[in-house]
Amino acid sequence: MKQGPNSSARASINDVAAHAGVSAQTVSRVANGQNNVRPSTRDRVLASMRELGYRPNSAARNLKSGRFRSIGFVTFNLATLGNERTLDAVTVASESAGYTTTLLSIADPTQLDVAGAFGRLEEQAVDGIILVMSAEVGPLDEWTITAGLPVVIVDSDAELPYTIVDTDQEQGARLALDHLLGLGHRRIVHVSGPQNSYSATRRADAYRRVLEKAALPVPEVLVGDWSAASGLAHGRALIESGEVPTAIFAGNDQMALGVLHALHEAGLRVPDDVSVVGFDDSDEALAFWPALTTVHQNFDDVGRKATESLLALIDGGAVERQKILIPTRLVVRDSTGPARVTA
Amino acid sequence: MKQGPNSSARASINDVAAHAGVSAQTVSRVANGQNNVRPSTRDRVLASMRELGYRPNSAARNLKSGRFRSIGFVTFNLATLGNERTLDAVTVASESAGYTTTLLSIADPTQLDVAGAFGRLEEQAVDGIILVMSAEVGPLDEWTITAGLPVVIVDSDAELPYTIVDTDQEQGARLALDHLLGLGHRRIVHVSGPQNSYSATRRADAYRRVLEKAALPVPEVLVGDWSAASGLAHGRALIESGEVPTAIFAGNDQMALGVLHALHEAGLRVPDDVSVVGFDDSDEALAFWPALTTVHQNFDDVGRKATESLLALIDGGAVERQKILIPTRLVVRDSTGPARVTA
DNA sequence: CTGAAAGCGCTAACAC
DNA sequence: GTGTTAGCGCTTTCAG
Repeated sequence: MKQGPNSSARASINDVAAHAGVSAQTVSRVANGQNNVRPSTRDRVLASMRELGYRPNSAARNLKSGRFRSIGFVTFNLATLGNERTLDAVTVASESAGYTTTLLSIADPTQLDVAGAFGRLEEQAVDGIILVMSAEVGPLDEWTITAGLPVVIVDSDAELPYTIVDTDQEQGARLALDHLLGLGHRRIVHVSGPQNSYSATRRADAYRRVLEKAALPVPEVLVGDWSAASGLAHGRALIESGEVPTAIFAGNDQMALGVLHALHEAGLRVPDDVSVVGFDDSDEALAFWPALTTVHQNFDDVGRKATESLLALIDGGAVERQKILIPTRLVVRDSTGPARVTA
Repeated sequence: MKQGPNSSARASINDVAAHAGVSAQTVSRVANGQNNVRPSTRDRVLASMRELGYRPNSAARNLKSGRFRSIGFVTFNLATLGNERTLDAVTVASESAGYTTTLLSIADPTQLDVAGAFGRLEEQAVDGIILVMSAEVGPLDEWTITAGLPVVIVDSDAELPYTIVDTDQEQGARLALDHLLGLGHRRIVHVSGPQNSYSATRRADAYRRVLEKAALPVPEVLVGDWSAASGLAHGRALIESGEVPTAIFAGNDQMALGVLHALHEAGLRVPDDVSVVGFDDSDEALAFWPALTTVHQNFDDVGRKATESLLALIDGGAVERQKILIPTRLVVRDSTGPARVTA
């Protein structure tokens, strides 16, 4: 099994050609599985390739083809459940299309030059970009990304001139709120994700709209940062303020976990005293105490559709701008129940 | 701000040269910030570059330089807390060295040809590989990866002829167990991660060794799959069996969460009746109910050191095989307490 | 300070 | 079936 032992320099197609006594072109044909090579020649070439440990040089291939067979995944913050899961799905989808996934950051070391960062992005060895939007990116006008790289945007607001794929945040928030409303809750507080996240702000906006539509007072949104710690802090503050609502809608499951903890330590029962709903339906939600009612996001679909759209852009060029919204569904577990009748 | 509007074909260095009335070489010098260009010439070139929307072609650069400035991150399973966090750290570290991170999968569509997959890996446009080991990879002998790509292994057993970076699993498990032993626990059950994970099996091995050394009986290890659901299932089974220990050491925080849930629903109190320890110190652990005592893994360090080692291999060639073990620390919270004195 | 020539490794196009 | 030629876009010589 051992390959060319100490030959530190990698064998090129010419080395193989010389070794096998054929032309480079023939080696190329063998390497690409073309059939117009006499079997005996092919075998000889194959043997030489093996012996020299030949691997095609992808830089040369890329140069010839003008393609990298890689898509760029750009986000400001990988350490978020949604981004990680989306990345995972993107990787799987692109891989099955023969593409690798390259992780790119648009964050300048100096944080200054976001616009210029897009320029640098386009020098990367990728054929297109999936950009997970957040407020740090700033406004993306029609020209921001223009030098020819196809782009698909994830988690964005609707007005951008690009193909967009996103979880239907509005529909998700509605699902959670309608569930709570249906259980008779009238005072519902929202603990939201950070303001630089568009998913967070869109959920919060939907929250306000639903309550307004129901002619209910809209309590101030408590802005967290997606972390359980921030949910915990807001939960504690809420309890200390004495203004405990009958239901809390958390912007994600982790903050819901924090809220749950705060409720427990204050001796409040869930869902008897307070109902809690999360968002994401992370794998852990079913093991929270009590098991969390939450909005299930289909990250797989988001990643897959984003990849498919981008690949279509890359090789089709068929450039119909699309807006693809992936629906959510509500998973009802044990953290929600009928509103307690106020004494 | 708008760049060359509809020019669908990307401008090459020659286009710029022609446009500016200079040689391609001069454009190259300007593009690379060399100083031996007369300011007026430079300005003219810069203007042309801007006007044509010129971006250097990285394929050509790669071909010339023989470098891709990208490192490959290979794992069988991204959807694991440790792998995600390690990837995150790798991305940050490699980026600050001017490298991108390319996600690679060694999994063949058909699952058959793991060995051959390494060959394909070496055709990728990367300068080196960080391989997160797991049992699926199978035995890696000296020659499996040999065609010249530097490799650093994460999460591996000690015997491989490569540079290795890993959390010190043994030390971490010991920390958890010593804590429990110190609290007087004598019957400690371990819920482990899946057997195809080396981190899991190494923690389980350490568990057995510690108990043996303490001359304690070693209960059968309950093998989970890292998920909260598996922790929950094992917890319930344990309770149903009537053989509830005074302490449970879970292989990660998520399984600990499942165990906690099973305990609660059976009416057992934590830590009064049963103590629980996790592993990872995920961001959520502090919001579990009760807040989880757990072993803190420093994924940042793992990712950073792996990247640094790989980059050293890539440009130094200074090939001292190293084994870098990142220590853990125990974070004591509210899920552990003195062993209940048996009635 | 600037340009011309050559070549990185590969493949498309065209011979033979 | 197989070889030759040319060139992808860039940068490293070497000449001026």
